[in-house]
Amino acid sequence: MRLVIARCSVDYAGRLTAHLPSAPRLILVKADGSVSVHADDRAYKPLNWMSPPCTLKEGEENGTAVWTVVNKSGEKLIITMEEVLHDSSHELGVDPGLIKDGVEAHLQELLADRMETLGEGWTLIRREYPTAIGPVDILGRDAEGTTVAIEIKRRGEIDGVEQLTRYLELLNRDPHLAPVKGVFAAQEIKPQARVLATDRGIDCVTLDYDALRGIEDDKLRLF
Amino acid sequence: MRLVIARCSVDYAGRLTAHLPSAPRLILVKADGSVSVHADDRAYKPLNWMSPPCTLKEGEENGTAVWTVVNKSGEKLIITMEEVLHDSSHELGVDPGLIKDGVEAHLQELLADRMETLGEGWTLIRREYPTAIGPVDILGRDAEGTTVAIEIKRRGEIDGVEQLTRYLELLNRDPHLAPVKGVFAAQEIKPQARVLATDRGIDCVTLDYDALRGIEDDKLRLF
DNA sequence: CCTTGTATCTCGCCT
DNA sequence: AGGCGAGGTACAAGG
Repeated sequence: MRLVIARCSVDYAGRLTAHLPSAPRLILVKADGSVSVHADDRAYKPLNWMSPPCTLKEGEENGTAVWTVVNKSGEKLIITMEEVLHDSSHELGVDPGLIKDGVEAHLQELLADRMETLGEGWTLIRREYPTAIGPVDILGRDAEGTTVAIEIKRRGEIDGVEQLTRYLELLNRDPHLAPVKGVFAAQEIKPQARVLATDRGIDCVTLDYDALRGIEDDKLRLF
Repeated sequence: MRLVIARCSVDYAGRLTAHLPSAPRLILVKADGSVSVHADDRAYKPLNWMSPPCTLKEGEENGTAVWTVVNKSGEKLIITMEEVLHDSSHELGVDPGLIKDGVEAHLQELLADRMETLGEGWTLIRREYPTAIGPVDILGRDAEGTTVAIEIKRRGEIDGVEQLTRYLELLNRDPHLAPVKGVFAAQEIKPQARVLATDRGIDCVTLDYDALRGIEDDKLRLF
């Protein structure tokens, strides 16, 4: 990783056109060849950047360093450095990576494994059931054998209800599946989402992540 | 801006729980108090971060530095530094900021100015036409005098079609406007969005930004 | 202070 | 490679 602090101006031409007037900034060159330009605020977002794969060419024009970063699709980032205030390189190696817990994918796994938390006798047909407009999180059956489409969110908002509604409309056109009822499952469901879901005959279920995981742990302990 | 290269492990507890095993990384502390942790790849996204406003407390435990970053809502980022390899600070000042070109707002201006690109005899009623559920990008009339609601996106996806559908439903309740037809205009329209729009009787138009801008330039040249 | 909508969104997964 | 959904989305603008 190379850290450069320099007074620079930056031009980007690619998905849009953007320009940064001259000012002191941090320029970050990473081992994968990516380049980003940071101001002294905002933790997350660089002012400008080029994602890998891309190539960096360090040139010079009238005594000022000019870096040109180009990627596959022809996007271009040009950094003109009027004054370099710091320049250091550091060997970091490959990062072991982030371990996450509590995201939607995990909720889906847990719930698919414990369909009975939704109701006695409920069973799984499959996760990520494919449709023309995208995969349904979980397709299952209730105790009476009625098909159920389940949409899972960490936070249940109106968009999620709209999404499930579209799936239900489509699934109910399939005579092999119809009638299909809907369940909107989330760790937290916003009141507006609950109202809309209820209005459309969709059941709302609040998921207890810790409880689901606890059940899972209990299961593992049996083996 | 403070740059620290250190072998560290990181724990985040907030909207989710995440852990980073010990490895050498860049820790960036910015003037606004924000903190981010970067690995030696990916230009854009830090491995972990805390957005401002937040407070950094530099502590120590058994001779190793432990930084605790907390924000308003109680989210916590804990950085344990086993070995500090570099530590430098730099005064950057306030950044003049990025100047952009070619985003949705610009497309809207251009299209409003050149309604005839949608069809001969099409005219503008107004941009950002206000409704109870938000402003319609462009309200206009076609050659027959039929009211048209136009939703503009840079990239046209399903959400945009849903949005336009809601507007159309509302606008069609107004007897002064009804019937109102819909046009979904974007530089690029995703197939699924196109299918949904077509199914709902909404026309899709692909916008050529450069052509629109070119026309605009031609217009300017006339004055 | 909230909500709403955009983003060079990034990222991962799956077709 | 392209499409699609999720994200600790982040972030700015507007009510």
